[in-house]
Amino acid sequence: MANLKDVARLAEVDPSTVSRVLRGDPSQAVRPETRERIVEAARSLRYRPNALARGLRTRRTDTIGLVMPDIGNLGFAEVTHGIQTAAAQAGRLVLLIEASSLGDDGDHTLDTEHKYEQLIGDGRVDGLIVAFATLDDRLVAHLAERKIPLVLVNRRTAGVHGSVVVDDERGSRLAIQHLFALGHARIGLVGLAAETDTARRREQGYRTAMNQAGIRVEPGWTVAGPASIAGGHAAVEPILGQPASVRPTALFVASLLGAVGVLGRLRAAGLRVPDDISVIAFNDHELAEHLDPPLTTIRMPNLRMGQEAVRMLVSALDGAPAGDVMIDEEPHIVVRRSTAPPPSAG
Amino acid sequence: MANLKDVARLAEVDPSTVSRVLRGDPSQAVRPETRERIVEAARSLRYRPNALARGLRTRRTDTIGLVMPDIGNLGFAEVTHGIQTAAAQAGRLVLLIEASSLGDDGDHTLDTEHKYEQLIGDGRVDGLIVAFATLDDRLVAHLAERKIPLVLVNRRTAGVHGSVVVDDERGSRLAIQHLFALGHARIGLVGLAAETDTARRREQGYRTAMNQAGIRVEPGWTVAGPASIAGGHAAVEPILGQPASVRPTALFVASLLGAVGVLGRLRAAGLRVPDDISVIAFNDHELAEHLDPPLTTIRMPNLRMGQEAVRMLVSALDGAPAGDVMIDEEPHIVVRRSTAPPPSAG
DNA sequence: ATGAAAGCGCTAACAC
DNA sequence: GTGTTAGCGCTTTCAT
Repeated sequence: MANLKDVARLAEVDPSTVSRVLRGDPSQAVRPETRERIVEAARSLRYRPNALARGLRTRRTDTIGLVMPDIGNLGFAEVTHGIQTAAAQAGRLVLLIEASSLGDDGDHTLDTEHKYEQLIGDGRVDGLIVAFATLDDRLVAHLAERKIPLVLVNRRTAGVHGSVVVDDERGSRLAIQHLFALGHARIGLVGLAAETDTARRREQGYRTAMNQAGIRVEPGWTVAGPASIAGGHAAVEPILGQPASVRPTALFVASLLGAVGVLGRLRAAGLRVPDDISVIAFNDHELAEHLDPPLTTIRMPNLRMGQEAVRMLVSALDGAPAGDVMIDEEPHIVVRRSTAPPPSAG
Repeated sequence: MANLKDVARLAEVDPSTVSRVLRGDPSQAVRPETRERIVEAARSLRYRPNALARGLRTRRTDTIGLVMPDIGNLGFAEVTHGIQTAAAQAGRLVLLIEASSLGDDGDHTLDTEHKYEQLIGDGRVDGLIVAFATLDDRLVAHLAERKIPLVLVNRRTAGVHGSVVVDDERGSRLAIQHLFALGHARIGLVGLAAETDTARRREQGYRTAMNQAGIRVEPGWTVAGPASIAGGHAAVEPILGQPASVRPTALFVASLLGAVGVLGRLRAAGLRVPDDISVIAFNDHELAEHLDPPLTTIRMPNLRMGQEAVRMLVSALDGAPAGDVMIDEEPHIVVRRSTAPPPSAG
């Protein structure tokens, strides 16, 4: 691999001149003829600046750390893709950090907080994008205190600035309003079990919509579980125990994967969706079309959320003050076949 | 951030001694007392070696580049997860390179091959794991020529050593044998459109099983399409045109996502699965359970494939000759509800 | 308009 | 058993 010195020798100039030319350094002018000789030499040697040496010198790696609980989770695909493309566009590379892999590396002398500090302390990344409710609030706060450039995606944490969320509350209201329009009044919520701001905002949207319609939310109507198939499966259980006359006629599930589990559990209980009970999910995916039955969903601007996270982190690295952004692109309902008028209305 | 010099000063020793102690350098013995002073100093300063400086010096980054067409694709989740966990265990970080992001970064002066060389030429990664049929064969061969440490996942390429695959042929045979056991004889194949070794091996398993059963594969029985919902949807089209008396009574789809598309298209055509036609897919996922109908699949050891890829790359970096491995863990059939005896047998 | 020189933080060969 | 030294490849003052 050719280095700067090789190029300089071939072009018969000083390495520093090569550096200036190749970086397009604006401060110093360079004779066109010299420039051309340098560019040609670099090309013929297939020269590529060594990222490590450059990073060591400039203290920038042009690399973003992406912390996620689980790549491969349906719900994250779109956001990840947005982050990836925006990072590429901004000339940044993405270092993948599956959060779970931090937990069990056998190094018990270091606590979890310390591990995240390592990531950035090693100097491999310029900043972190922390997606979804991976870290608990105290940990996030800790990172923020240490001035680690940080953008939270799909969540907020008290006292930490630099976050991107979608309008969860609005998305939830949209779901409930769809159910109202179909004639439902006893609407249940399968919420997110996590103690996060996002979980609260989705629940809040549900409660606001119900209140505005003058409907009192009965305690038995709301349950919660992890955003996974198994989570939805288990969470909906208490609702099945209730007599059909008081039990919700429709369920709003705060996660797509959770809704898949809910659908499965309802089917196992012999309930037909949507004839006996309607189901609508927060977040959309192409596969929702192919579930049994095809699932009505709320489509959120998740791609934009991912892109915006990168934009924010990059500008934070350039010294801009970190903001808290809500992507205000309108959520859309995708009506499929899991929602219908309540049985009593038939 | 404390550096080596800071630690040395505090421990009142030379930086090189600190380096030796902290790396656990076996060549040189160190007095226990000194060692303790150093370790204590490092701990109290929260010292972390700078990865860039170390990498510049040692010419190793302990980072693996993961090249994929599309994170977030269901079919890749398990493999990605295997790679991620194995990498973490081996003390390696993973740099994510979505293959598509290389295509459109506006830098048209460089051809695609050149871009991959850059990745490694920059010195950011020690080697590459290239997963799925992203790059065409010439490009892969080109990378291999340049001696870039490389492991191919889920594909092979003539002349390139260093690959991990599962036993696609065996998996395919298992699928066909399941259909035989149900009484099917006219079995169709919805293959992979890609010109890859993997596509051929899956088809080969199908043909071998058919031959062994003494069944001649009619030309109209085999179609192919991309491994996506839309791909499966479109690919199955020609089969729908055939009269029920000659058309396959069962379809083996060589990808999970493709099978979802096939299921959708069959339903749209008014065909009931499995009553009118059976469908079985290569590769499994939790969600297959929740499709309409629940999809019978062949479960391959994809997690192992991902882990093995890391193991191979790491040992290749240590100078071991690159091998071509087939994970020989037995594939399993997951019988759900998309397969049943053929209509004529009823 | 270009060159000289120092140094980012670390490791490794060698000296004592 | 520990210190000295050189240098990985680059950027960035400061000279000229």
